[in-house]
Amino acid sequence: MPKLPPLNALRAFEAAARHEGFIGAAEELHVTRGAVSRHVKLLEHHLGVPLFRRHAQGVSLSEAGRRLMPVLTESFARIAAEAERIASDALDLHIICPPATSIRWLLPRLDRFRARHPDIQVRLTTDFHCDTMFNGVEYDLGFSIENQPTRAPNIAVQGLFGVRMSPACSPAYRASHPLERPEDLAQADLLHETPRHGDWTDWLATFPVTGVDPAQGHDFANLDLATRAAVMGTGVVMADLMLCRDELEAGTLVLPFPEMVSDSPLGGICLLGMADKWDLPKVRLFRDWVAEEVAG
Amino acid sequence: MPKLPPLNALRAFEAAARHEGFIGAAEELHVTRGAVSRHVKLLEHHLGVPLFRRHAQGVSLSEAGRRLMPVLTESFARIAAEAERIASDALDLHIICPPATSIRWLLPRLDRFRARHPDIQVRLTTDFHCDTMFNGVEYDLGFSIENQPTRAPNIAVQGLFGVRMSPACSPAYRASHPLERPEDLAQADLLHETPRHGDWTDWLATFPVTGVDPAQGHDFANLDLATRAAVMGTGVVMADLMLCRDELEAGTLVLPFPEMVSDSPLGGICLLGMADKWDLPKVRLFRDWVAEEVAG
DNA sequence: ATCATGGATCAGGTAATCTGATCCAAGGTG
DNA sequence: CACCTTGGATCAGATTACCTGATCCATGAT
Repeated sequence: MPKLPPLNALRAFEAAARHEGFIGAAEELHVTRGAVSRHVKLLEHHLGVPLFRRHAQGVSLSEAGRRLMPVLTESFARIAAEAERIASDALDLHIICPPATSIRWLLPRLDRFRARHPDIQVRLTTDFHCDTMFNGVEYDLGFSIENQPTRAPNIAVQGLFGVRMSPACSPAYRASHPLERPEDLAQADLLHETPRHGDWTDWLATFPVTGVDPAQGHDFANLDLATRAAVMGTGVVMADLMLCRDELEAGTLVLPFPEMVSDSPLGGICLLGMADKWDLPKVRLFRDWVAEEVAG
Repeated sequence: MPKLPPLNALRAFEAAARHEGFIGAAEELHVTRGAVSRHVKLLEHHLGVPLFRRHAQGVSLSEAGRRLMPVLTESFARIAAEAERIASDALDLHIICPPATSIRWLLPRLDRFRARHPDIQVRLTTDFHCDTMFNGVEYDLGFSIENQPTRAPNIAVQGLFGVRMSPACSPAYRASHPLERPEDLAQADLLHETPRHGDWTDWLATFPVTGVDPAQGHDFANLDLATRAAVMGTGVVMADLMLCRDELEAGTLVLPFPEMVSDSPLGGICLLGMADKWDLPKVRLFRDWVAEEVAG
């Protein structure tokens, strides 16, 4: 097995060869010329050959130096490039988040994370992934719901907050439609976050109301659109109280039956991530930050 | 310009990755496991990613480690191989030497050099090169004669000993042939080191002897063969006193005219070498040794 | 339950490395 | 031709990085 010469001496020599002088190398390495001179001499002594011809002004590569330099330059460049890529990947945080959670919770807060960790590049993909399996290769972290049946092995989970649902509509809609009693929902326009109508079905399972057909009403592509339709007075949405906090505080959405709040049977919002990425610095920083945002 | 991570840490990581454990790496690098552990951690901190997954027993490469390792292994191997080649070339001493000087002077002494510098591999080529130009690329040093007209630029010269010539023959030849006076050489069988007959011509220029034809006699390929023919009683050789010292001391060769010794007009034996190899350690060691042998 | 394995960690000592001043040789300049 | 500039060599002393060796800890095997 061939023995490797002193690596720091090799680096000093490579820099000196590239700069065609010790002073340039010294500047690049942030050391004095004496240090470079010493490194080069050490390497020459190790190899038993002069690597430079010394002139009055500067140096020039010897035969041996001319053979050694390109190997070093290329090798160091490859190592540096790969290290660079790994290090930058370490600061590239890919997150996937469902639309409503993304628009209504994550995006308004994300600037605070970016301000705290300006070196971490957050790449947010706003899309569903709950019904499909979480792609732990492509994404470092994913927002999801806890009781997801299909879940790959080696997935770590961090719970964030529960999902509490209750019907909500605009004040104008309540004024123009009878919503005194839950049974009045039978005549209301139900707004669905998906064509599955699971939101209303689940809520009606907790609060059985006779005469209400969970299949009735309008379908939207996601909860955010359904909620915005509700704000516009289109009907009654099964609102996520956490995600609609702004509208509820501003009064653009109201709860006709504020006591009838159900916990989603799918469980709360959580973070998913592959186990072997779970403790990467960038992942841990994001998880800690999210936990802080949830708590604060 | 990408910055290079700490090189010693890279080496420690590479060894640990190859051995799939810190203990093996520690043995290879002749350090303790703590040192390896420290290096790996330093590198992980530098890159911002774990390179190993730590288990109860041993470690395994993480995604980032799996990407980094092959680059390092390959680069280090290439560097080590090139360094190895350069270092071994530094101990590979190619010498060319004319036959007589080789057989009669250098070879009997060369073992002393090899004993003193057992790491230096001496590659001796015994062949003429005086009439052609000395090949300073192929050979680190060449034995030659000083007054060589064709000589490449940047060739350094180190004089060794003068060449002193006088006719010599075996005692039997002298007993059976009249060699009382120089003029008796006209009837003797002259032995020539080359078909050029320069040896006898030069000597006759110093000591003009009437009646002697320098073209007469037998030709040999080199001075050694001509000398050995003289020992066998074939005739009279123009002997190099330094190269025939053994025969003269043993009495197998005698000088009929011991006062008639000429200095060769071609000058003495010398060492040639390209100027930029002249001070290579292996070259300097050989030159110093030769000078010592000449003096001692 | 106990031991063996393999890594993490820490304080302390040592050796490698760097600094900064000085010296030197050669080429450029007026 | 004296002078200055450039670029490397060298040295003593300071500093830093590195290694050691002991201890600790988690886990899997006996």
